[in-house]
Amino acid sequence: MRETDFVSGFARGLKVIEAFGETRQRLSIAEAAKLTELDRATVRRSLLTLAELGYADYDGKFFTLTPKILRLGHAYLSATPLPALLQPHLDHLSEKAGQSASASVLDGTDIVYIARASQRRVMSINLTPGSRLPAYCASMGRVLLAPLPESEARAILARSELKQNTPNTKTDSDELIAEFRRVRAEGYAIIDQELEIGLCSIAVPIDNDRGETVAAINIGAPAALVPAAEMKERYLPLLKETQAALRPLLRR
Amino acid sequence: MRETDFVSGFARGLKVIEAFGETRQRLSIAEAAKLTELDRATVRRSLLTLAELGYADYDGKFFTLTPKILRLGHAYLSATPLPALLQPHLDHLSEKAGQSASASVLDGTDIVYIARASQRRVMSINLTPGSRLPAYCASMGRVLLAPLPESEARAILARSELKQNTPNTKTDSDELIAEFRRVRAEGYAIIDQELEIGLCSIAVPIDNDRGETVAAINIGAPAALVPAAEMKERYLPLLKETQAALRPLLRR
DNA sequence: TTATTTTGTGCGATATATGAACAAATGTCA
DNA sequence: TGACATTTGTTCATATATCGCACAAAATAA
Repeated sequence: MRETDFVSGFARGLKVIEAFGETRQRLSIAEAAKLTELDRATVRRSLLTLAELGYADYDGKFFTLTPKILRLGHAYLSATPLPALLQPHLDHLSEKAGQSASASVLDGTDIVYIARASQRRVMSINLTPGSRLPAYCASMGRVLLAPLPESEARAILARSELKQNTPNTKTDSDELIAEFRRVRAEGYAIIDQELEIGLCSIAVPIDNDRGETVAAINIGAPAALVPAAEMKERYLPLLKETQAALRPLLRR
Repeated sequence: MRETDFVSGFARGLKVIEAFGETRQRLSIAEAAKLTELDRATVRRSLLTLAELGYADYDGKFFTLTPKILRLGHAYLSATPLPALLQPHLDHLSEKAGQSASASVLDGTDIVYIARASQRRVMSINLTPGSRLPAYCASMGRVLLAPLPESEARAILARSELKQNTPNTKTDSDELIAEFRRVRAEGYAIIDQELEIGLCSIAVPIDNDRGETVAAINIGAPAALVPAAEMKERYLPLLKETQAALRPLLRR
């Protein structure tokens, strides 16, 4: 791609949108400039553009995103057949298991939820389509990283912030790579409170007919009710069933 | 705002993202140009920028959005306290009612789902945060339109495509305005299969402490199980309970 | 008050959009 | 099949718009 095939004003604007998040619902021009490391004048123009288009509100001091911004992500969710395809199967799975079921894909070092069927809340985190978790310590993340060539998996781990979320969290690259090998061989991943104390989950890959892993699905359960040791016998058959039901639908 | 406070390259890029959707997961440059009514050269630059940043894939012919695009909508969902605040209450509500419960806000002529707790699927449509429905024929839509000044409500209806989705759908502006008046007076809206045959729903507004309606919550149920006439006695008390529980939390 | 931070603006340097021209691919019809 | 017409993608020159700096004004803090 040539230099001039890149619209930097657009790229800068997207960076400004991403500056909003978590504890940053209201951003002043200066704050947004600091977060994005862009010039204040540039950030100001981007924010005013967002406001002019109705993607943001401006009270003269702070900018906040409006729900219109959801149109952008929704363009993906409705444009990609995967979420709509998975949803009914997740509903069914979730009901049979009596636990939350989710589907996600890989984006860099994170997994991104693309569909979810929740039974009551077990996690402290509020997960919705678009939510992100670090791949290295999530059951679906391990399933999505497992099929990658080792060099690529290592590169992703190297870019990941391998944080010790709980005493159980595996943070050693070699250990994780070995775990990926096991996941590849056995076809599932189990997480025992590595992300959050009290939460276990089990995931399997969803492959298309070429055998490429395109997504992962999982079931999460409170460790208090379902010890990690029981996750496999309780939920793996259900997950395999869903996996098998989805296979013929993924012709691509 | 001055002319030069507007970054048109950014605005054009956002328009290109929105061109993706529904049956448009794969767009060629020419298709995207037609949909956005922008110059082919301009669209090409925007799409290549998206690809360069990892928001889109390019196979040399077609562009498709990647899950990274969800970061943009997620910036809103995680930045705005409302979805996270509502979610546990929706879970509770959904469980008590044994039906799906949702929350939405208004964006132009549409309602946008910002949180949802689903029991088994009753609708043919797959609703997730970010999903949109026309406001005029949705229970939450009526609740969100009701508090607006009549002139504003009429303006929105005028911009809406008042489609006869089912034989029950109200499409007459005057009739809808009269219904808004009733909703304002009685504090709830009921939809009896106006969006889709077989689906009833009931909604109430969520106000902040200044009395401004900031969102709506609803319960949807299959008409076969719960006739519209029973929606009120069955679910209105539960909705009012949730509404009351939320009131002190919306200090803003 | 002064000091500090934040926001708004003018301007030259630089980057982008435009529309036409061309090349390549695709489709159409005899 | 081959010749022609269309559509699509790409490139280029130039008119135009944006960027980022420097400074001024305003707001905020000390």
